[in-house]
Amino acid sequence: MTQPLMVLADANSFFASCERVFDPSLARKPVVVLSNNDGCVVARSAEAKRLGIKEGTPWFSIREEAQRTGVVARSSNYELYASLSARMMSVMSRFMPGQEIYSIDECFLSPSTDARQTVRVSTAMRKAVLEGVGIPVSIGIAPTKTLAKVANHWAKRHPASGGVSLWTDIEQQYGDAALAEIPVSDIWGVGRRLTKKLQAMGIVTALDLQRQDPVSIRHRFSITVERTVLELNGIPCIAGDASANDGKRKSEILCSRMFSTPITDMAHMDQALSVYAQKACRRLRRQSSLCSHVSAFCATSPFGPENSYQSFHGTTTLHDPSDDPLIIAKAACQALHGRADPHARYIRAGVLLLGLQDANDFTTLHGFEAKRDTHNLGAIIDQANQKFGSSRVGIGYGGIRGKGRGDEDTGATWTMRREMLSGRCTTRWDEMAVAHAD
DNA sequence: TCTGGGGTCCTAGGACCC
DNA sequence: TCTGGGGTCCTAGGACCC
Repeated sequence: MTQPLMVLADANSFFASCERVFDPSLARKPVVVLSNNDGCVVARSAEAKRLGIKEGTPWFSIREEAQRTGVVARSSNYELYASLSARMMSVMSRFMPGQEIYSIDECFLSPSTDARQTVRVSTAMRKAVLEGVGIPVSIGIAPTKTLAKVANHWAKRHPASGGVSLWTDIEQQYGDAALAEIPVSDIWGVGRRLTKKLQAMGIVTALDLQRQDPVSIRHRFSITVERTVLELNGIPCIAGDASANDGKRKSEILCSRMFSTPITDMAHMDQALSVYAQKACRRLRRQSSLCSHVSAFCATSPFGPENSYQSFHGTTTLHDPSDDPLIIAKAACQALHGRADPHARYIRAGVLLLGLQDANDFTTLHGFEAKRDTHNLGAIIDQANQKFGSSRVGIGYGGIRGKGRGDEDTGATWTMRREMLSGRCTTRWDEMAVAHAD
């Protein structure tokens, strides 16, 4: 019996590739996609990477230079990306069993075939996604998830691989040199902090990390890093995430945003918190959960003068678990009252729902039932927004819609900026792509 | 002038119980 | 007034991911 394999399929420059699907004029051009508020670069096409544009770069700091060199920028269009992601995942799920959707643009699959056959199926799968959805993906195949990640990066960096890499082939061909050329910071699970600590110990490459003693690594760091070491040695120990939340249900729900212009008084802060609470609450109901704690936080800019950064957070415990937008919005505002400095210049805030439990399983003594959304207010708001367009109806400021096209646009000055938004071609009739035949 | 958003897992430490 | 050890549960905070 051969060792079971993991397959990792990951789209190339996913957001930028999505922008190209319905706008062929972007082909071969450097394309960048910006975060909310058109803040910083979150995705780059290969051409943009070649120009040296780094992920996370603030857009304002490179805008002039970028425009001079022909870079095309787009605001992030999550509705389009989510729709293309669903198509891509659906196509791939037909090729191999055990799909585990890890993020919007990547999934793990658990093939039951041997290595050669898995390579063949992966190649066919890649072709089907490219032709059927228009998105290029790269595929890494290895005995563990961490090595599948490594193989996937390999496929992306080496065009000769045809977009599909098998770890054992790489190992046979290059031996230790393959891991020796990968900086430890590129390994899945090794972030900025950990990189620093590892480097201080002389662990600089993936090969250095692979050769560590797992037990002493656990003592010095944590069980998470120990798993990474084992996985680099071909021992699978990162399980699927299906167990805890039956695949779909979140264990906490966060809605937070940066403001396009700062908020400097608590009345506006309450508006924002109420809007975010309602968004979070909609997701809570969609997964039919109740929450028992509502947290809220707000913060000033971390880029201001030295020592000027301020952040505040608080939590309200609900008397009874609830999914009622009135109760939750009120609790969110209450969580910050008396805690936040009312005169600071806030640039972001958020609402976090905690203590989530299944609404259908919730039972208690008579007289102590959950404070459900008894007037069905949440459901009615959801329906109205579905029928007439989002942000048409809501509690307090959440129902006031401005002139902009964005769903987020409530007309308030603090809502986000998306000035370079492409069409939502796959989800809105009035924004469909138009083809011309000359 | 202008720097994202949504999530998970792990650990340490405190509260509480017997 | 003194006072042990072991367990569980919860929370806050850190670190990571894309």
